[in-house]
Amino acid sequence: MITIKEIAAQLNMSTTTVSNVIHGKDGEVSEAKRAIVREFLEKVDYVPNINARNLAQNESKIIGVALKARADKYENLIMDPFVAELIGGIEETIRNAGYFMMLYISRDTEKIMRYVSTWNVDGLILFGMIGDDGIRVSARYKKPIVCIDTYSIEGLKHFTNVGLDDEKGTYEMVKYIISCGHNRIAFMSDNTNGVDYARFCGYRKALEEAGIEYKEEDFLKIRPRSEEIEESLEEMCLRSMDYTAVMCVSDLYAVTLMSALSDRGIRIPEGISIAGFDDNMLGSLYRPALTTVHQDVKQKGVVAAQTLLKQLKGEKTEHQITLPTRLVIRDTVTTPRKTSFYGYKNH
Amino acid sequence: MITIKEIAAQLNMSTTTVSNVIHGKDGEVSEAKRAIVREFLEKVDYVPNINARNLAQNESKIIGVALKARADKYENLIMDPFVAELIGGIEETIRNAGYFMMLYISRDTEKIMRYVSTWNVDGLILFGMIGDDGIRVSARYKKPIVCIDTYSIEGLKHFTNVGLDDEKGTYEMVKYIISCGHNRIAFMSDNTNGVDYARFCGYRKALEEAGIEYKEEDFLKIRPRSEEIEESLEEMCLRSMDYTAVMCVSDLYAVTLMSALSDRGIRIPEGISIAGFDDNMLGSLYRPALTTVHQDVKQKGVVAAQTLLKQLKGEKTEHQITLPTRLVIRDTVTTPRKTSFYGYKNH
DNA sequence: CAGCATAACTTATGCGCATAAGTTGTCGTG
DNA sequence: CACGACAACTTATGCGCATAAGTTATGCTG
Repeated sequence: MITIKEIAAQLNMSTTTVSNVIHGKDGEVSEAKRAIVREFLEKVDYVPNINARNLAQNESKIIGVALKARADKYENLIMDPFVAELIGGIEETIRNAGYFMMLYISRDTEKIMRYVSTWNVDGLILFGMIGDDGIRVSARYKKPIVCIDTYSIEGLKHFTNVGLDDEKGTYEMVKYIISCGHNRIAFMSDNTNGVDYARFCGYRKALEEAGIEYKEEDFLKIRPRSEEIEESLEEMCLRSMDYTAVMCVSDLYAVTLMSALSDRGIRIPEGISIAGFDDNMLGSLYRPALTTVHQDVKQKGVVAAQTLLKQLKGEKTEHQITLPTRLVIRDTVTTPRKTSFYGYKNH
Repeated sequence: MITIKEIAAQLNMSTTTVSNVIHGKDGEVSEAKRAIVREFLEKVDYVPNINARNLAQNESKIIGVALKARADKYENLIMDPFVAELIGGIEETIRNAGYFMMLYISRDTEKIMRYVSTWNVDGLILFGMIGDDGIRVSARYKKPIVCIDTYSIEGLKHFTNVGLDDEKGTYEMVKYIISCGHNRIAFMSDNTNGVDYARFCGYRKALEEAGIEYKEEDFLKIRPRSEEIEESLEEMCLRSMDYTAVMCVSDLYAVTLMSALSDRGIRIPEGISIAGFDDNMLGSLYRPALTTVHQDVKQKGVVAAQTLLKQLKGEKTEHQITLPTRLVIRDTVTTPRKTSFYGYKNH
């Protein structure tokens, strides 16, 4: 790779002159020389060494994207399409702004921050990372951080967050389900934190508002680890028979449940109504097509990146950005079956 | 961020000594000093400045991952789960080896190579990038490159490729379909290049071997752009009625087709048999569960990264690594219906 | 025409690190 | 006990770049 020094030597001028041309400081260089240098740069296809440039300028043009792996899901159930879409949105935005994206996937916040310091990234986008440990991060790390889908109170004090009105999303969906005539509605998720909890709250709120009592057993907790998934699914199917509808925390779980129910001879929505959340292709391609709550994941990535970029320019940004949610009514929620429907195993 | 120089000053020793401790050159530093430095490093949480290190050593510890966006697909039909899984495998492997991953998604090979030169990455993993333009790349770029799923003859001369026996995959699947009693089998894809072409060849080969004539119209070419998709799908459904089975080039298309057929009242596999390729969750969660050709996408990423890592260590690697493929027989392929099945629109 | 601003350059310096090349002092050996 | 070997350091240099500070030559002002 040719260096400025080399170019300067060949052109018999100083490195500063070459550097000035590269940086478009036209006032500093005569028309004539500028043309010569430009042409030469073109000819040799000069590309700056970013390490040197960053070292000299103390910036990096890198935006770190750290994903605290939904690691368990990686390992078994699947690869979330969520991640691909999110990254796609972030990368595109970052790239168009002349930055680069360095991806780091881990469960260990410590490690992530170490990597961040090492690379001296200009800013950070975190997904799924801000628990209590994330706070320590902020103390050490002075540069802009934007979080995605964080509900940590502590974290929100320090960082910008791009999220969703998760609560409202399920609230509206469950309200819709109720309006269809259901009053025995379960909620299915694998945990009670962050996003899942917010969605759960929306579910609770809708029930309450309709005067439907919530009992603890109405929370269907799936265990997605591959060793247990079959057993867990069996239990989910069995327990969901006590309900006329299930509000699932994600499209993935909605479709997983539908598959399992279908395998046991339960028809949807005749046998039971199912609603999802996310609106990814899993639900849109399934038949019957999934009734779900839409969110624009790519947009989430884009907004997160844009927000960070603004902060890098020193602009003020809102502290919490909440993207809208929208009901997508398709075919998996209808009026409830008249009689309850035990004993599907004999089917 | 504290520097070596600063540490050396505070400890009243030379930077070389500190540097030696950092690099574990134990022979160069006395036991006593070593302990002092170690402790101090720990205390101040020293983290090296990678830009400086890279500049000094002329390496980067970065592996560039360039995806030539299946850009049109991004825009409409989907986000391929393929990408997420691939990246997951690559990132994990790279990270465990102490490297970092820089992601770059673009359609412009020129831009990608420019970025590569700029960052002076130690090696490159390319996905979907090696067309004719990719060759120019190799001329300029002297470091190891590993491609994924490349079929470019020119490209293969220069780079290692990690791929799949795509041809064998469809060959075996179509053979299986034929063994079920089908003899009117269509092939569905959106293009005739690379991977898709290889899969197509397998299909042709199986037909030929069974003495089934192939006509050009047996190639069902779907147009996945969002403006056309509905119209295209309508055509696909119509045309597929001339067949008793459709071999789809991917699970995505298989499931898309099944959805569309289902919407038109065609039952699967009773009305028509469908086979896919990839074995992702789209097909495994759909009901009826998709009969498909399995490939381990994450493993593909892992192997690509491992191969590159080996090359970085100077080890020789095979020039072409072909991962195995496996038939996954589920529920969408059975013996064909007895009569052909026109006029589904009246259904 | 002295004095000074300015255009158009060059030289010098430092970013943080790695490392080659020096400088001590100590010890063992013949 | 002289000398080389070696341990345990330090000093000096350079990676490629950006840039502050210096140097000319030229033109303009009063």
